[in-house]
Amino acid sequence: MTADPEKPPRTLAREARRLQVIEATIATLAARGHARTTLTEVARTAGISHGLVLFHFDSKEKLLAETLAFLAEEYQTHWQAALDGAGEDPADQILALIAVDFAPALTTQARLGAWCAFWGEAQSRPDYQTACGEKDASYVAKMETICAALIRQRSYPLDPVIAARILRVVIEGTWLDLMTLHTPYAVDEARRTVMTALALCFPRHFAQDGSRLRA
Amino acid sequence: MTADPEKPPRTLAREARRLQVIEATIATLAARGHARTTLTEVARTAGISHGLVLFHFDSKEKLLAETLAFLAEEYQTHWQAALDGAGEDPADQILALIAVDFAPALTTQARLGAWCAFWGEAQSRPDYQTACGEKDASYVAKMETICAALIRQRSYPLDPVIAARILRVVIEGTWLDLMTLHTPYAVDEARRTVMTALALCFPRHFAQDGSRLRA
DNA sequence: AATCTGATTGACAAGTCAGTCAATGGCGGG
DNA sequence: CCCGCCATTGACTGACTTGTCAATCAGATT
Repeated sequence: MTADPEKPPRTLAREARRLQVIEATIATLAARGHARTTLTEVARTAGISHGLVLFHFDSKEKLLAETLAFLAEEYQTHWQAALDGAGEDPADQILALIAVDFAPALTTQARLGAWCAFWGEAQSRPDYQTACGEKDASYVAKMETICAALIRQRSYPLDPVIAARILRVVIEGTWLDLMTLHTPYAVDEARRTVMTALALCFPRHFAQDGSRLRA
Repeated sequence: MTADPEKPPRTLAREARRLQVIEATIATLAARGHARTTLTEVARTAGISHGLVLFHFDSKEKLLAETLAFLAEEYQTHWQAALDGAGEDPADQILALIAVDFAPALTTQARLGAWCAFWGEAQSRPDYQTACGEKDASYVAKMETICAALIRQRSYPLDPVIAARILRVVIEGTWLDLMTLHTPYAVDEARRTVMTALALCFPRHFAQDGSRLRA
């Protein structure tokens, strides 16, 4: 009789509590922005005292750093898993990557909001840049590899680095639109935008609706 | 003998001082991020007391709001001027718009950094969204009009709204890359990326290096 | 049951920051 | 030359925030 399904126990295992605080931090960042995120607010969201937050994370700095690392790792885990399930065909691989970017589980309002908050601060904080920079680099590298394979397959007159960059910024850009635009469009519009960009880059592989074309 | 070219007078005309404070705010936002921007820091950057900042702007909120409005208006003024000088040809017009986005005067490290800081907070602050949202809307509308004209000219199978969005997010995305990337690429790389996107959207108008193609 | 360990709380200290205000200073108009 | 007005300063306040710490509490072990 260890688990009580209704009420969580007052004391929680170390890792469980840390995870809960990180989730609360993500929610707070999204709701109030980086500038107005306070330990007290995070604690209130998690339903605990603010002393406990510091007990588990030592300082606000470290809490934010760990939250960013958590987000970066979560994202990397997901896209690598998607890639593993996509097989060898680069066309399948890139569709899998894009699918991850619009998977509702990862693309929550809260998670995108937290990303935004970190982005805004990253330019003035080298620690943030290095934190997510390394994981980001492997994503970019993979994207470039896939684009290079597609280009080789059907001889597009295109630089794989540039193509990969275009696709990435279109994905990121539509995310940002969804977060910051005065009157945002639907998620499906965002996906359609990315698919169109994909078709423009690789017209012999994809139609603008994202469907595959045979050789 | 009103103007002393060497030392600015201790007291400054209302508008001149306000402008100076706004510039200092932009610099501070870029250097320290939104979360760590304080009135004292802004005042120090401007070389005045922090009481004077509040004398001119009433509150920190208003200072930031006016700074954002200033940036939005400055940007709008520039792209509209560029458009006025570009003539009737939509191909010229879109090249002019892109040229503005990479004009060194506007695309300062400080200005991009300040934009970043505001972006990061915008998602959790409706006031920021409306502030730049309206000006942004006219930019988007103009972009869509131009894209529609290009599409009509040479019958591309493309949605003008989508095309305009792709071009905009590629521009914004390369900006963000320059600001936040761990190891950023050169501004020229950014321009090349945008030009490639342009050529992919309108291949009968533009080559990938940005040069014009004749009908 | 007694004890031990580690999670948890809440009161507190120290520092910071936005905003206030009375006093000062310089500039232009009379 | 004097006066009034507005810009300017810098000390001050009150609120808030981060971080500390001693006391408490729950659960596991013996």
